[in-house]
Amino acid sequence: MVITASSSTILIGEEGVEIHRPSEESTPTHSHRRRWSTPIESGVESLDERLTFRSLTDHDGVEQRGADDFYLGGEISAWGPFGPPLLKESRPVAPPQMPLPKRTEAVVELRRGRSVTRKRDLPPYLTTLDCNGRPRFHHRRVRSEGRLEIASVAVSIPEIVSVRGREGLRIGTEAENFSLVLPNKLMEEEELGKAATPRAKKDVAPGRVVDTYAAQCDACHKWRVIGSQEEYEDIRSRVLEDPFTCDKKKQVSCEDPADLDYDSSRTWVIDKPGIPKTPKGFKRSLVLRKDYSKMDTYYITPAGKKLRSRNEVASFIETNPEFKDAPLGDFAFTVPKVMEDTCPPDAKLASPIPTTDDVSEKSIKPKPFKG
DNA sequence: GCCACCGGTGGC
DNA sequence: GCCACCGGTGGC
Repeated sequence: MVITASSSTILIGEEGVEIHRPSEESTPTHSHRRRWSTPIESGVESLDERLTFRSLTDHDGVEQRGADDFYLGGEISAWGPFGPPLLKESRPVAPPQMPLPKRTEAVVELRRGRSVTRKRDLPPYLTTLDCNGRPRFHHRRVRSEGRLEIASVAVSIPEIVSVRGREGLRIGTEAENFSLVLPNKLMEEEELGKAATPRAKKDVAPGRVVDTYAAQCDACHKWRVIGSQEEYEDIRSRVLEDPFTCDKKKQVSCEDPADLDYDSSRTWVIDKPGIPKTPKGFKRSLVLRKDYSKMDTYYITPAGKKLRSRNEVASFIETNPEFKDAPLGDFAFTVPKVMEDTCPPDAKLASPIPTTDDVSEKSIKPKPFKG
């Protein structure tokens, strides 16, 4: 589970080759096991050597990053919630204030003066989604001096916890068809421009709350990001009788690339199907323990009080009769299963099973005894 | 003093 | 063995 891995980058080079630059100093955890998904999932060949990176500004010139800052993982677009401008402009928007990285400059220079003509249609629109379901980068359908341009989006990597239904079934099987993701505290704060606000004592540590909700399509098994916890809970509560499919998302079909892949770039937790929707006025909160051993479920009352068990809920309702309409049965403290194979290698699980990667990538040191 | 977090356990 | 539940406590 990663909170932020702000310095990891992916750069699309001259030949459309993906260059990974894993951070040395990234915050906890997945760094060496993170498997980045390529931002160009199917169109890389068709983009071929005309693919060039450009660094672009957002509309307000607020956030600017060089091409080297481009990386995936799902936070907010440098263009704000609606992504970069597309198709409307004949040339990239304002030049970047930050100097382009040397490598990119060289690429741009190389292209200049080369006359390239090609009648072929522009490649299909490329994008991947952040955990809000918004595009993380865009392929601009702009040809400039023979180049097609990719608008890069710098994002940080919030912790993403996914939840799916159908307990006990494995990814890729017919019935294992649903997982979910939500924006985490950190992201919400940044979106609201309050990142500098110190976290209130009561707040759960960012990065250990559910960040992204996703559901797996019953037909094609691709994972679809679900935009809100409420929507997720709605799907989850009915998934047994009404399986989730891609077409339940607006303007999405099984033909579209998956929003998310099940891999260790995020910590996944698997929810049980059929858990009732959270009663109105309450919020259901899942918190991952630091050692990744399990999650804890809380219901948060409208006044912000945390309820830790059904008994606490019962006594709360008893002393607050205005909530007597909330059925006790709709409070479920069932916790999702933490998928160990998606936990960071250094997570202190009760019985860690080192993977081959772990062994090959770092030497094994004897564990110091505690206390 | 409060509360986020964790550990332990009883019941299934 | 799992998990719902809750007591304890360390840090703020």
